Amino acid sequence: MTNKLIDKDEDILQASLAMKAIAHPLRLKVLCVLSDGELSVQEIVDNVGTSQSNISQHLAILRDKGVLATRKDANRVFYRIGDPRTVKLVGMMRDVFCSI
Amino acid sequence: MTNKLIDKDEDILQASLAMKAIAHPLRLKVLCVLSDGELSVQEIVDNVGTSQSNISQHLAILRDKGVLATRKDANRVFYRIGDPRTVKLVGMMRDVFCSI
DNA sequence: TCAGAATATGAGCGGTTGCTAATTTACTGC
DNA sequence: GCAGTAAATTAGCAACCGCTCATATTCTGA
Repeated sequence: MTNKLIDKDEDILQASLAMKAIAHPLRLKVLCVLSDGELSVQEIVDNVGTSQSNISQHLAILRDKGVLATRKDANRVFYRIGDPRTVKLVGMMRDVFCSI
Repeated sequence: MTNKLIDKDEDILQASLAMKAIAHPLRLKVLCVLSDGELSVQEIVDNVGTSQSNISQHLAILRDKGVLATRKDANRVFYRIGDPRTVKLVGMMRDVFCSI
């Protein structure tokens, strides 16, 4: 009568892939600055603090994995957190790992 | 009056490092099989299903990061989850990402 | 249609990760 | 001590990551 936290290998893989996507300082910071609401790429660059190219590549990773969703307005692209589970998870990360 | 999920860069780095440690299918599975209680290396190998060497290396990663603790008995080494926050986090992963 | 702004993409590279295979260390019982 | 078991370590290598720099794409306003 084992009672493992996660039983199915498939679920374990799914969970580890999801964690991997956000287990990077810049990507996690992107999620944090987006927790207020959507921002344009340039605003994310300003908030997070690295090159536009670098941010764009990290955004692509998060977008391709379904973590972020986008909206286009004129010649800007706005990103937002697209998966409510991610918001929940980052919140839990804060509760578990952050001082306050 | 921004209200980011995590504010301090230091906390973001800390959280991303913690996630990175467990964001690997084999390491996450190790944590899952250890959620019942401690197991010897050989028992972990049998449960997780890869080579002894491979498991040993993953155990070293988790041990060095303080996720796992060890106890020696005769010529065996028993591993257990050493950080209660990790149990909590894996439980949350299950709630967020697993079907049941 | 043209200059310019915003974003995305691609090449290239140094560093890291994850595995296997072989060896080494540590401990046991006889 | 010696044979045997359990675990850790090492080397080596293919694959992947994360960054920078340069370029391409997409859209805008005049």
